[in-house]
Formats: sequence, structure tokens, C-alpha cells
Amino acid sequence: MTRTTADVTFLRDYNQAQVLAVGRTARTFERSTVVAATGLTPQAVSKVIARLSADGLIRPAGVRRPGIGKPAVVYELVPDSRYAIGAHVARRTLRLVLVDLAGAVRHSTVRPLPADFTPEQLLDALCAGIGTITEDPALRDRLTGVGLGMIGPLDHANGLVRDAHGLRHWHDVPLRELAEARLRLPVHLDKDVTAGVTAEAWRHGATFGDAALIMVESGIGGGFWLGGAAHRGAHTNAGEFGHTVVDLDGPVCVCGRHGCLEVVHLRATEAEDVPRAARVLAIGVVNLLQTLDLAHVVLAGADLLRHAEVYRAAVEQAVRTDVRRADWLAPTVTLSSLGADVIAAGAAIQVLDQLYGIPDLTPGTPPTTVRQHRPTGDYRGISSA
Amino acid sequence: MTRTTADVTFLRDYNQAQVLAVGRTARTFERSTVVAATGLTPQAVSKVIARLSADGLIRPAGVRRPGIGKPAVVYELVPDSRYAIGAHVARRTLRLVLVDLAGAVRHSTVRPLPADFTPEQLLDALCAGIGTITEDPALRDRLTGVGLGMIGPLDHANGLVRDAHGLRHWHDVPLRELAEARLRLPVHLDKDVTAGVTAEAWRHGATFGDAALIMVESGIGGGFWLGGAAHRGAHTNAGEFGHTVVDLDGPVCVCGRHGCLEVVHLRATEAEDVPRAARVLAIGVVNLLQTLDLAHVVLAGADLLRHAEVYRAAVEQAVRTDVRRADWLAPTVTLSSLGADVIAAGAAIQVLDQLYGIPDLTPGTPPTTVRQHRPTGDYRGISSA
DNA sequence: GCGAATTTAGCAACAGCGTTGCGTAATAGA
DNA sequence: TCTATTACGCAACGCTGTTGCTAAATTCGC
Repeated sequence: MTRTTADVTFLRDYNQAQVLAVGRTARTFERSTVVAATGLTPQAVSKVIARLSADGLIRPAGVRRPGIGKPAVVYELVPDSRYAIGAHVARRTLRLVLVDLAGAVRHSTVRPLPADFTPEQLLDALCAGIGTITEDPALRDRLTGVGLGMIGPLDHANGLVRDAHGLRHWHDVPLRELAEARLRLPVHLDKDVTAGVTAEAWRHGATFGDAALIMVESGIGGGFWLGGAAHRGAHTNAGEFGHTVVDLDGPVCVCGRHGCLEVVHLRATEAEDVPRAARVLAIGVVNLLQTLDLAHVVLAGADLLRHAEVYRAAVEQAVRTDVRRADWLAPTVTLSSLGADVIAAGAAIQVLDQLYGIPDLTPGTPPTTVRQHRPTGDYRGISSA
Repeated sequence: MTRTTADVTFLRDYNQAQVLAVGRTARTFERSTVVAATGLTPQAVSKVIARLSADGLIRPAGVRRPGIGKPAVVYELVPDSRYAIGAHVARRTLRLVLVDLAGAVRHSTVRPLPADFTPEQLLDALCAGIGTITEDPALRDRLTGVGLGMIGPLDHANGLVRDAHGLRHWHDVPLRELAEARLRLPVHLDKDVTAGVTAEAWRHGATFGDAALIMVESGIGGGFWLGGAAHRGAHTNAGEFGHTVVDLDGPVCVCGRHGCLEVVHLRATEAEDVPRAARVLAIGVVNLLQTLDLAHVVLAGADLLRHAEVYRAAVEQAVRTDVRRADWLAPTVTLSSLGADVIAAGAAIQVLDQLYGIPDLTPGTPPTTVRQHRPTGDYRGISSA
């Protein structure tokens, strides 16, 4: 949640989020763990833990005997205490996942979408899919909201789809408002790749540094996690990484430029030269590294995962050989831990992240447009009426 | 200053920094201005203003009569209340500037450095240059520290120069410690381009969004300002933007890859084809935009400023024609407002920014290594002994 | 067995932040 | 002179994390 003024509630949310991040990362933790990770005083940690226990987000899970002295109480996150639904809106399919507070995917479904679907058709499909998930009343009470991940350009702050590439009926659609009205749940709208990298960051916890999620799926995109938060850019349009020129005299791309990464990669794919396609992508990834100095590179997307190991190996090798001082600059290169669910899961996690993640405090934004839908205390969802 | 724990002093520093940012941007301001910009209550703003006035950072500058009612007190920043010294360490020259709290360059000198200079030689030159600046005792009392901007790779957090490109005697030099011992002042070390973009951001105030400083000066580099803070990357190595491949089959670059932006640009420069060199740079800039979605692009560097208008026009045009939906995605393209001083000024401003800028709160960093040299209250400098 | 040492944990008082309620000062206009 | 209006701060408050100290639970030595 973006806010400008820094009051004491920010402190509470911030430190609480840090404790939850520890809980997500480590399977179990105790007071001293949190003290070491956050730098808070033991007393402050006790207060935070008391609050989180009262809300049911964490619970005691035994004790640890430190040899001598009073045993330490061991805590664990309660994954089932909160849920969020995520949707990955692709060109032909709608993927829905149910994610718990730990960031684990508990349920996943895919349904087809009509060719060149309209906003109304998408909302129908969303309602139908989410309706079946929320039939369980115990779950419904713990549902925090719905996240939508889709292709851009879109306006994250205002929940507006500007022009979804390749879809005719999508110009300046206020999708967040429409979905909130239909679903009667808080809705969060973001670009697919940004949602994806949020999933990886949330699951890795607070130690997750600057990172990118590279996605190859009917186009090439990148989601960025920089400085502890998703980087969306000035107009929520960051990540059009496929449209960076890597070959000045290359073929013309759909975007009008010559030799974009995407079109060069496409040519290799069309020639069924997977190794070359992977090498091309790897060059683009190294370009990113030179520019942004990332700690982690995560690979995802249907077209990439079909040849996952070829791509991973190519990127891994390029990162080691093409970067000077790779001995200390090379990032970890991994395949997405969530596979095909990563976008949908990330969209769901963005809802959880708004409520229980590190709050962001961006100065300079007008305070009037701040949206507030944090369920304080005994939030019950709003799907009952 | 990086901190992990969020206590009430963070609130104070954060809101105080917001008020100072307003004071830097607007020549004069009043309580209602700050209320609108920050979202704080009028009473809270009064408290902050009282603190800043007591510290001498702002002062009353008349009243404004709102037609009816009690006149509002108008305030202004006191530029002379704090100073910082900045150094731009280039391959053959050392540029020193004196910057005031408003971010204005008050004094600027350039002196040659020996070819392939050693750390000791640099420290000598620094001491000599800074000594003459700090002769004025009134100034010395208000000096907050020294910032050093130089080429990498270096380790910003630990003040270590890893390997300065093209300088033989620079491997793992603890420059910050050495300089602090010699100068007896707090020292801040950072990459040249990162310092440069900090200068632009500080001078533009809190409304400065995601931005890049593109620097062409014996190589091509980029400094990034993302999400309200400098982006340094996982190892302080972000910005090696010149070493991104734009021509797969291009000439070999000094870094070993083929067709880096830098080498392609260099070939055009060697052929004295300035328009082509500018177009090549522009392609690189558009690549950045596609990836990061920036709101501002600032051009700088001696080699670029020699043909400033050619470069500016080329980038401006590329940004308008090569980006889809440029009507709302195109950034502002400007030349650095500080000219050749931008790096040195930015290095100085980083010192001011640590003390009076928006504090950053990065979770996950071990709290033990946090450096603290904030001069609380009546800081007097430490150059007296 | 029993007391000392050790480690964990929480209660109570405190300082500092922004917020709220309300009184006061300063001006223009009637 | 009175009233409406605007600016501004004092005082009390709620909330945060911090500090000082006490209590609880355990191991170890005698």
C-alpha cells in the first residue's frame, strides 16, 4: 500500500511485515531469530508476536531448549490463516490459483477464454471460476482479495487496462472497478511479469535482493524487483525487455524497430534452433545484468519452460563468461519455482503483499488518491451479501 | 542512511526530509504548502517547521495575506546553513565542488591528476584542494562531509574501490576509510553515474520520478534513480549500460563481447560521424525506456556535451518515434543542469542526502554493519584537531 | 535434593512521534 | 466596534518502540 505520511501505524506495519517475512522464509522461528533479523529489541518483538498471534497469523509450535535456561518458544506461520486468489489473464486462457499466506499454491485451474474476449467475457469467466473456489465458507472468511495479472500496457495505480497487446476490446477499461463490483472483493491489477517477480520475492523473503523474472511466452518480458519492491516504472510499463534492440541491422519487429530481442529470438524459434534462441535470450539477460546488477535471475514462461534446461544452461553460461568479474557479479540463475502458476500466484500474492508485506512509503504522491482496503482485525471478506 | 529497524526517529527524519524537499524545490513555501505536499496535519507540520527553524535549516521570509484572516508565515530554505564537498575522480583530473543545502554549486575547481595515479596521490590532491576550500572557518563549521564519485567497480556500502577501470594501483582500496582518516570528515564513496543522478534528483525534489542519467565520457554509463532512491544494484555495479549488446555481429568491445553500445558508438565517433554516434546512443536510451519505463532522461558527460544539441535532439526524436504509445510513455529529455559539475556535485549531494534526504529503510540487511554519522543538533564538523 | 547460574519472557514506566480538540492571534469587512 | 475568517500553537491523547526490572523455567554444581 502506497502512503505518503509516516505515522506510527507505518512503524507497526513495517516491523510486523518483517516478522512475517521471517515466518515465511524459515519454517519455524523464535523471538531471538527475529531480533537478529530485524534489529528490534526483544521486548518489541514480543509485542509484535503477541499481535500476530492474536490475529491468528502465527502460532506457537513447540519449544527449543537452549541447553541451559528457560526454553524458547518456537513459532510458525499459519498458512491457512489467510488466502488470496490470483488470475493470470493470457490471450487464450484464464488461470486461477488459490494461494495461502505462505505463498504456496493450494489450488490451480485453467479454463479457456474466447478468442479476442471482451471485458464482460473475462468477468464472467472470473466469476464462474472464483465462485467454485469460494464455495467453502471457512475459506471465504479468510479470503483477502483477488489479484489480476495480465499483459499491458495498463495503469496499475488506477486499475486501468490501457491497451492489452493483441486484444481489440481493451482500451482504457477500468478493470479493477468492474471486477470489484462483480466479485465484491478487493481487486489488484498489475502486469503479468511484475506479478510473477512478486511471487518469487515473497517466497524468498526479505533477503531477496535485486532480481528479474524473465518470461518467454508469446513475446519476451521482464519483471523487476529492485530495492525491496516491484519496479513498475513511471507508467506501469517497465518490463518491455523484449523490445530492446540487440541487432541494429536485424529484422523488423512488430513494434517497428529493427532487431529487437523478441524478433531475433522468434526467428531462431521459427527455425527450430532452440540452442540459438536460448543464446539470444542469454545475451539479453546479460544486457540486463550490466545495466541493473541483479542478484537473481528467474526464468519462466510456457515457451521457455518447454526447453527449460537448454535455456537455463545458456543463461547460466553467459552470465559466467560474458560478465567481467563474474566471480562476484554473477547472479543466481533459476527456473521459476512455481512453474506455469507463477503469474497467477504472483497476482494473488500482490494482494497479500499489500496487507502483510513491507509497506512502501513513496514521497511526492498526492495523499488524496490513496486507496485503503486493509482488513483491520477481524476482517470477514465482503462476499456475503 | 540505511537502517532496518523502524522506530519513531525514522518518522521524524522522514517527514522532516519531505519538508526540506519542498523547501529545495519551491523557492518559498508556507505551512499549507507542506500540508498539501505531505498529507501531514497542520499541527505536525508546525512541529517540523519549528525543529528545522531551530536548527537554522529554514527561516521565515515574510508573510502572505490571504485576503482575509491572519497572514500566513512564508518560509525559505537557508542554503548557507549546510555545505558539502564533492569530488569527481576521473582518469586524469580531480574536480572539486562546494555545494550548499539547496544543491547549488558554490565553488568549482579542476586540477590534474598524475597519469595512473595511486591512492596516496589521490589523497594528497584531495587534501590540498579541500584544504583551500575549508580555510573559511564559518564554512568549516557547516561542512557535513565529502563525497567521492569515481568509476567502478566499487563497493558503495563498505567504501571500497574494487578495480577502477584503467587504473593499475586500485584493487580493493578502502578509500572511504583512508579519506576519512586524512580529511577528518565523513566520506561517502559512490560510482560517478550514481552520484550524478542523485544531483539531478535532489535538485528536482520529491516529484522526481524514475530517471536515468546517461553519461558519455571515455565510455558510456548510466545512473539510475528508481522508486525515489538511487539504484546501485546488488554489488554497486549497476549502470554498465555501455556494455549492453546492440549489434550481435558488431565489433569486439574491450569487455570481450560483440557489438556493445560503447564500441559501436566509439566507431561512429572515430569516424567523426557525430549524428550517427548520437543515433546509436539514442537506440540505447530507448532500450532503457522499454526496460525501465523512465520519466526523465538526463544527458551528461564531456564527450556528449561537446555536441550537446545533436545528442539531445537525437534522443528526443528516438524517444518520440521509436516507442509505441509515446504520447504517454515518452520521458522528458534534458541536458544536465549542472554541466561538467554534475558528478562532483552529486557526490557532495549524497552526503547531504544521507543527512537531510528521505531516509531509506531496507529490510533484510544485518543491523550490525550500519554506519552512523548523522550530526545531531549542533554538529560542528571534525576538522578542528 | 537444593541453591546458583542462565536464558527467556513480560509487565510497567517512559520518550517521542503524529493526531485531536480547542483556544488565541491577526486580519478584512460590515 | 463587532464578526467572520484564516493561521497557528498549546495541551492532552493514542500509539509506537525502548528501558528497567521482575518472574518463570530450565541446567548444573554441590
